[in-house]
Amino acid sequence: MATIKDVAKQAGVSVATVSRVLNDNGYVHEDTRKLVIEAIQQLSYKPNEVARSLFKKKSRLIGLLLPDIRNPFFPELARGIEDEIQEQGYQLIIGNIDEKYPKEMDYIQTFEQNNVTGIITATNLTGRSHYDDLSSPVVFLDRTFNDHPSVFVDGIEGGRMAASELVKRGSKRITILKGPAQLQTAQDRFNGAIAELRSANVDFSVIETSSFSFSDAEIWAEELFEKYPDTDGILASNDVVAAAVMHEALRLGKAIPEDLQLIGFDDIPLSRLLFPPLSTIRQPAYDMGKEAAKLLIRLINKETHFEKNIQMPVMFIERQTTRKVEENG
Amino acid sequence: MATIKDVAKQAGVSVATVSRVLNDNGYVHEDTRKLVIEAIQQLSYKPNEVARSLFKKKSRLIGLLLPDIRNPFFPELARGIEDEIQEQGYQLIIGNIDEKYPKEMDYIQTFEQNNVTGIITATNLTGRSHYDDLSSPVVFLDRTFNDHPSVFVDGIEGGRMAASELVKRGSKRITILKGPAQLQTAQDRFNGAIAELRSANVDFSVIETSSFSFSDAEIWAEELFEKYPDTDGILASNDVVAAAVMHEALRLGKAIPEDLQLIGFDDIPLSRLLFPPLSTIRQPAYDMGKEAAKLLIRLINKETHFEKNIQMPVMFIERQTTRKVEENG
DNA sequence: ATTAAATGTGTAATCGGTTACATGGTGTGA
DNA sequence: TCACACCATGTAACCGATTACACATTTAAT
Repeated sequence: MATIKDVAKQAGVSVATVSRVLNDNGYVHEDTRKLVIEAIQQLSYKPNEVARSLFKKKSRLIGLLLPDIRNPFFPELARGIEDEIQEQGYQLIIGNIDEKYPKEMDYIQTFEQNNVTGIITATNLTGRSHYDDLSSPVVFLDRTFNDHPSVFVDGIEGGRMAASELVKRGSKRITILKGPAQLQTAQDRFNGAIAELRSANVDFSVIETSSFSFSDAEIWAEELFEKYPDTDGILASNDVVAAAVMHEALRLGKAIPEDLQLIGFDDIPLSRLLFPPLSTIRQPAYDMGKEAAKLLIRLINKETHFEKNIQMPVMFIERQTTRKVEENG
Repeated sequence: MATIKDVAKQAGVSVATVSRVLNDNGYVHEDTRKLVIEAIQQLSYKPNEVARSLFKKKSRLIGLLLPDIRNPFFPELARGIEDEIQEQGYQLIIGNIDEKYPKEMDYIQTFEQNNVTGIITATNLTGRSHYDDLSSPVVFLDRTFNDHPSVFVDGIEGGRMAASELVKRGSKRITILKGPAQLQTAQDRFNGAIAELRSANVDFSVIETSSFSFSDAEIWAEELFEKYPDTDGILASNDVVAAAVMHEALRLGKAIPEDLQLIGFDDIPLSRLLFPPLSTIRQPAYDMGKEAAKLLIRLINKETHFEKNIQMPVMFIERQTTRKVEENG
């Protein structure tokens, strides 16, 4: 790999001049600039980002922490972030926590040690505060944490909406899968849902779950139908769990949506492809990623006067695990 | 952030001694070591990986290139890699190509500029050779490229196996979804399948596809049933495509597996959760990731005498989109 | 014509580590 | 007692960039 010295020698100038050309900084004579650019091309020189980062104490890297890359919701977030930051010349490092939260600390440390310019995290457990004394800006995505910058949806409203749609379509004995207790977002959905059900005076039961993972979801699904075989409406904590529940329901011979209605949460790509296609509360994951990235870049650039807590809309996506509202309205 | 100098001052020694403690190198008196370790803890000092990497020309980062993180097969690979390399103290940087292959070059450059210690790639298009003059070792995963180190499955055998299972279970008019032409793996599956069908003297048609993405998959699915409405057996290029096909088939009221059998490829986590659960040819993604990581680490450590091209087994996973073999045997 | 401001370029310090080399003390065998 | 290996530690060069500062040369303003 050619270094800046090689380029300087080749162009017959000093390294400072090469650096000026590279960074479009200070004064460089047009003729000199041409010489340098030619030398750069001849040697196909690429600046060493490590050296650059050492001096500047900033890299072009942005760190992203995800709870579980196997849950399709999170890659979708990542894609939004990626598209946004690449336009600005940044690069994404993804750290997968795998729902093992001690890993979170390790990744944060690695990010810091590698001078990341900013961090976007979708992993913070409620009540933890190891993000407080970081030198780089942090954006919380799909999470909120004190008054830190964040991009999120209104989970309470989402839960309420799901419950309301289910009730509107005639479910009488609803079962809620309550997501992991440590996750504020999951609790918000849950609280929104039960508030709605109580005010509508509808009977409901609750199944507690402790993760969003594919492999665990099947267990909750089985438990659900053992405990509440006559449930006629289910609010799943997310689409992955909903897929597992639907699978189990069909296996047991239940008719969806006639005997049993089901609403998920997230609207991951596969939800459309399930059969019947899953009705769900959509979180605009890709756009949330984009917004988080924009927010982070503003923080990095030390801009002022912009909204630091961005709430994105949830939306009921009516597919075929819920009945038509006219039928029962 | 405390630096090595701060630690040295605190402990009353030189930076060289601190470095020796840090790296467990050279001679350090036991008493001195204790002093240094104490200073490190007091200042909660973490070495700056950037500075380290600049001097050593090696970081603790390993780069991973994926064609599309939204396809659940790839996160699964990533998880396998991650688990393996983290034990060795490495960190994963994921670059998502999003099936936009010029991005591949950009990421490779970023990886090089950041001194990654090694690269694992699942993205290489056939015939490209921009991996030849890299300074870091490269492992091809789910791909092969000349005689470069690689971890892959026998796609030809996989295609053959899928076709054979379908025929064995009585499909007579088979349609094959042929994956992207540039992807050797997809072509291998295709070639294996048609070889098997020809030798079994079974009639088949082909639908050409150009990506593995969720959003495109639905289009191929529609096209398939328009062109070949009476097909009774489908070989999908992967599980995502299979999910889309199944969805469309059920929408059209076809009975699966009675009227139509379907076999996917990959065995992604969701395949089990589809209804009916998808029969598929399993690629052991997690283990492939692990093997690729092990292979890369061997290359990094310049070990010798180990297998550089690792072929992993494919396996037919019989679920419920195929009939029982006894019924038709 | 005189001087200040603007332009162009190079030298060297710096970022935070690692390590080659120098130096000095201690232990051991001849 | 001498020589030499071993131990312990420090000084300084180095990795490859950026940039403060110095200096020289133009250009513009008075």
